[in-house]
Amino acid sequence: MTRVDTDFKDRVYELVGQIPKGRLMTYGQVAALCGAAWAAWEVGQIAHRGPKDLPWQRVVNKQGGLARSYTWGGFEGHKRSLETEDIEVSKDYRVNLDKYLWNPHL
DNA sequence: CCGTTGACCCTTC
DNA sequence: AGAAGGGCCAACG
Repeated sequence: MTRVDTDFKDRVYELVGQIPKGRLMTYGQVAALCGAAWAAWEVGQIAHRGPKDLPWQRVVNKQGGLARSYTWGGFEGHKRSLETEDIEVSKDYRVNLDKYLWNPHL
């Protein structure tokens, strides 16, 4: 039902690849920008399947927290990746979305 | 507050 | 080669 075009998948790759260093985006935001706000979770699934060439570490949940199970190292691996991007990660594995949240329109 | 549902694609048996 | 299950979230009741 209302299955999205394969473009959605391709758009996610493009969008994530366009996220600049030091910036973060939420799954719901990425999905919405790709034209599938109902697929916020799918973005995560795509991340799991998608090419690890993309900076999925710059994509976090709406709580500003890291992914539940970072495929390439879990929370710790995700946290390290973010810190490598000059992104400050709290000890609770959370980031300041208000400070790092990025929008492609900018 | 907590639990369930949802439009998917890929991996493994 | 065919079929079934799993899996980086978010919103609603």
